[in-house]
Amino acid sequence: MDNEKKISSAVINRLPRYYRYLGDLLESDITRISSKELSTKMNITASQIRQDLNNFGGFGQQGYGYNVEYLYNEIKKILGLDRMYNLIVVGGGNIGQALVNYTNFEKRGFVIKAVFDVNPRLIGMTIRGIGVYDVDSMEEYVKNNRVDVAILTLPRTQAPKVANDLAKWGVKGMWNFSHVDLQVPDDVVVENVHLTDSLMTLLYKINEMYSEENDFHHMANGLPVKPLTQSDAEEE
Amino acid sequence: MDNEKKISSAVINRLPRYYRYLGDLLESDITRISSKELSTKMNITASQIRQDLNNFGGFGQQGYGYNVEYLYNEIKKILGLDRMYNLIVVGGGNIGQALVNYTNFEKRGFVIKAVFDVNPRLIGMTIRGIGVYDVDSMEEYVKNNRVDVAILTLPRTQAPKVANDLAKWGVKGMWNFSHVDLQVPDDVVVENVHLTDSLMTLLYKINEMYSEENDFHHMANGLPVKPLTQSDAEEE
DNA sequence: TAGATTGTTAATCGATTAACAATC
DNA sequence: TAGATTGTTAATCGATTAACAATC
Repeated sequence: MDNEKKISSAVINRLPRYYRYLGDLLESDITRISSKELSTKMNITASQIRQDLNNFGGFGQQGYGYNVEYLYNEIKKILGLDRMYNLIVVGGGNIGQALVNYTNFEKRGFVIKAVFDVNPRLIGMTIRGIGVYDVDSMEEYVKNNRVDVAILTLPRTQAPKVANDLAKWGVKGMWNFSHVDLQVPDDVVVENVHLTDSLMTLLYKINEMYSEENDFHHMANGLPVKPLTQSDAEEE
Repeated sequence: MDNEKKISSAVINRLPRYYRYLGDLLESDITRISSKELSTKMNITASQIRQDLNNFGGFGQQGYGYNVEYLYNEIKKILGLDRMYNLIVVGGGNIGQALVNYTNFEKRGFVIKAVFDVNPRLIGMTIRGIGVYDVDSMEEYVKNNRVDVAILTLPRTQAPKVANDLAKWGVKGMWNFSHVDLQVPDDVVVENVHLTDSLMTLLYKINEMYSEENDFHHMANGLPVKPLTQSDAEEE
């Protein structure tokens, strides 16, 4: 991966989806697949699949297609899923706890090692065997243990400072669930999961779809569908 | 919004972010802002901001810029945030519960009305006052109550069937946290939150960054950083 | 009025799709 | 071999950026 040309974000974002489909094919004991067949399954063009894969190498064979297991393993390597990663959770609230309890991460090699919080009622507890520690001890922990990714699930007011500290202490990846944009140095990678934003775009698309047409569809389940009125305030 | 040209997905995805920044400005009692200033804050071009906004109308004024409160409220309307929405959660596991407990949704007008699950130990419980019901009663519920969005937080094996049923019963929006792609009719909108995929792209970007350079950065926190070895299997 | 900044058209850039020679 | 399908170049499409006349 050393001195090759930069892969576009659009391509990278599709890799996990390829990986998932290939895993499913593997499960179904399918040994080969053409870009054409895969394109039908995935609802994208065969051309795009071939272009995407050829960013990383020629994994196929003319007249044959792709060997499912081989391609699966190659993408696994490209995504770096052939090793394990150490993660910490910063913010032991609802979402933080849910992620700790999500056992599939561990099966894939994403190991949550510790949770940090400010809440005295949480500190000292364990969640699925993983300790919750005072955020004051985080600096020492990060400096003495390998931490590949910090999962940020804390209030938006606190996230920027914490991200900044973590970056200073050497953490290179932030998976940011806090509803704020983080300013970090160039050598730190941030991936945002803005759930509220995601829900908003969903609502926009629903509204768009049903305002473009006559009100026919609104009656789909036989009920009147006057928009409910917004009652109270907001902030997050 | 009736017979206007289709707005691209790229634009729609940026709207919540504009909304967030304008909300922050409003909080700070800033009354006006130019596309130039906002572009600096948001780290995008002023041109893009003006292009984006002009998809929906001319909200600014030459020589002045944009009135923050006015623009904020216009985007609020565009996103449909001036009304309330009824949501149900299908799958009362970790993530489902975390979303129910996330009180900020309600403040914005996203009201979770019910949770459905198959687990007898959950059925009959309440989470933050919201009932957990047998999934067998979901058809009746959906047909007799307005449901704007179903939040799917169930195992990937069950999600496609449930999504199909919900669509049949008239639910027009699916917020899909299950790690699978859903096949639904044209008049149903799906927004995916594939957490595992998101984490994978983050890891890719970290690996890419640190394989492009010499190993200097790996020493950042003074520790050796041999990749850990992947131990066990995977599936999700 | 003069200066600032929009709304919008035109230019550029990048990503997707089509086409096809190479070849298994 | 003949048929199938890749890898890759070329064409198209769409999104972003630049430029500037309109105008507050």
